[in-house]
Amino acid sequence: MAAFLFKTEPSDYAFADLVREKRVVWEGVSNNTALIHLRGVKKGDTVVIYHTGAEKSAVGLATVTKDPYPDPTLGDEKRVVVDLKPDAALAKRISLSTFKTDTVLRSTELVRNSRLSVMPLSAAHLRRLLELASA
DNA sequence: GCCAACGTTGGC
DNA sequence: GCCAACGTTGGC
Repeated sequence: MAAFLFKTEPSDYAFADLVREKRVVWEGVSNNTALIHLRGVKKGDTVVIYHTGAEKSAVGLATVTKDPYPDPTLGDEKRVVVDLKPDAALAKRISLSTFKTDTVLRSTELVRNSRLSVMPLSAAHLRRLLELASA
């Protein structure tokens, strides 16, 4: 089972909205690199939700409930979406500055390419993130 | 509010 | 197919 990090601007859609609504169609990804990553997502994978803007922190966990499929509202086979359900909020949020300084997390795409909205996390990345989030 | 980094578009 | 101009994202 793989892990990914999805970014969202909390004033548009926050992790709390996902918790309240119990499920979401993760739509609106148009960047080609992000779409390539999104097509690699599978049902059952773990997703770390990251808030951009004022928060700049990983805030919660979600699980993929449906494999990627084309956005039914767009009619474009390349513009895929996935369905998510919320898991727990992180006990401790992981700030971008922590990502940048942590010896494990500094190799995430989040640090390397600040504009990428969907990116894979290695097993080591996820393990380290969960370790920091529960500490 | 600014700007760096990256993508996209369109003229050639 | 190249690249200049423009647009967007997101951190600062």
